[in-house]
Amino acid sequence: MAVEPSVIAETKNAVETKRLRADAQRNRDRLVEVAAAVFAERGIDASLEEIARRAGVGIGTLYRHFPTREHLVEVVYRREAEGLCAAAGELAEKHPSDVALEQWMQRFVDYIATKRGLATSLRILLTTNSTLFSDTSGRVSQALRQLVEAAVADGTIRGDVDASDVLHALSGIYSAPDTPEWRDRSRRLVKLLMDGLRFGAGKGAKKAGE
Amino acid sequence: MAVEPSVIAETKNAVETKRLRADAQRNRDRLVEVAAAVFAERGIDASLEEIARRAGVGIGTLYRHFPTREHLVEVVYRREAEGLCAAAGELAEKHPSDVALEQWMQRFVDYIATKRGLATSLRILLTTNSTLFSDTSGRVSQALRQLVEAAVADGTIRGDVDASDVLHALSGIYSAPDTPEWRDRSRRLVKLLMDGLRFGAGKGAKKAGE
DNA sequence: CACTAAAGCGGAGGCGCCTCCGTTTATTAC
DNA sequence: GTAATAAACGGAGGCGCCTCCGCTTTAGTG
Repeated sequence: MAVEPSVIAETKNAVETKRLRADAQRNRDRLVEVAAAVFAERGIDASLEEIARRAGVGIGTLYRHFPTREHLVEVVYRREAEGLCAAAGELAEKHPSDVALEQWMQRFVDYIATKRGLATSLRILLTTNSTLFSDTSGRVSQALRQLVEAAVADGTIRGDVDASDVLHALSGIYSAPDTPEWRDRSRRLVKLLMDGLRFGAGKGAKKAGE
Repeated sequence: MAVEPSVIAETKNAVETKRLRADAQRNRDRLVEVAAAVFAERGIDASLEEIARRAGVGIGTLYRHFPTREHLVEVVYRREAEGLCAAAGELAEKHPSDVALEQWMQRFVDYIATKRGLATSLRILLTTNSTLFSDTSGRVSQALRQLVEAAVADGTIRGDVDASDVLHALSGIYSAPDTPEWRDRSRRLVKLLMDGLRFGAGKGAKKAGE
C-alpha cells in the first residue's frame, strides 16, 4: 500500500550510484536485458523467477537489484526509451532521411506496445512518481524532431509539416484499443503517414535547401 | 488483462440469480460475512485462504463463488453500503433525530474507510464498470437526506442547511490523506460539524414545525 | 422411503512471490 | 602473492494464488 519514495531517488541518482562490484554489475545488466526479452515475450506479468533463471542468477539476486517488480519494469522501460532515442541517430547515418524516419516510426510502434503494457504495471508507481513518462517522452519527441527536420531539410518529405504534426498524426497509435490487430494496424498507419509525408516532397519547405 | 464483463451482469441480476442450493447459499453468505471482517482487520490484501479457513470452507468453494478477489471485494462493498443505508432507518427510530444523524455520520466514517481500501483493489474493475460507486452513492446520500430532513423538521438542528450542505461538509473525509490519524480526525470532523448543526437549532427552518 | 442427476465441495498440487542467511567472490591492503 | 573484509550470491522454505477433479450432498422423482 505504501509506495516507496526511494524509487525516485534511485532513478535520479542512477548515473552516479555507488560503483557496483564487477560481478554485480554484470548480473544487473544481464537481468535487465533478459527482463526486456521476457516481458516482450510473455507479457508484463511474466514470472520473475523465469527471468532470474534465464539470466542465470538466483532469484535472490534479482530481488536484491530490483526490490519490486515495478523497479525492474521501470528500468526496462527507461532502457527501451533510450534505445529508441539512440536509434534515431543510427538510422539517420545509415539511410536516406525519409527511410530513417519511417524505420524509426516502425520502431516507435514497438516502443508504444511495451509502454502500454508497462503503464498498467507501473500505474501505482506513477501516481507518486510521474517524472518517468514526462522525462522520457521529452527525449523521444526530441529524437523524432531531429529525424523530421533532417528529412524536411533534404527534401525527402514535404516541408509544410513539423515534428509535432507527425507526433499528432501518430497519436492514433497511443489511443487505439488494445486489440490483437493493434500492431498491424499501427504499422499500416505509419506507412500511410509516410506516403502522405513523401507526397509533394521538396515543395513548400520553409527554407529551400541552401 | 482482460476484464470480464460478467461482473456487471452478475451484479445486476444479483436479486434474481438462479436459486442456489441451500448449502451453497449458506457458504456464500458466510464467506461474505467473514470476508468483511477479515478485510477490515487485515486490510484489503488479506489472504483469501484465511477467509476460506475462517469461514470453514475449502479454498475451492471460495473461488467458485468469487472467481477473483475483486468479485468478493465488490460484494462486500455493496453489503457495507446497504448496511449503512439500513442503519439510517434504525437509528432514526431509536434516537432523537440529531443523535441519529450524528451516529449515522460516525458510521459513515467507517464506511468511507472501507471504501477507500476497496477502491484501490477495485480500480481495474471500476475503469470498466463504473456503475458500482454511482449506484451506491445515490442510495447513501438518500439515506443522509432522510436524516437531515427529519432533524431539521423537528428543530434539533438548524434549518438553513440541507443534505447536500452536510455532504459537502463531509467531503473532507473523502479527500483527507490516508494517514494513521485519519479515522480520529474524521470523527472529530463529524463532531465539529454536529456542533455547528445544533447551533441555532430551531431557528430559520424554512418550514416552522407544523 | 430409495434412487439419481446435478450441484456443490474441498484440498492437493503446481506455480509464483519474496525473505533470510550461510556460502562464495571481488576488492583492498599489505 | 596472501589475508581480511565487505559485497554479492543463490536457493531453500514459507506463504498465497488458483485450478482441477474425485467425492459428497442436495433436490427432485416415483
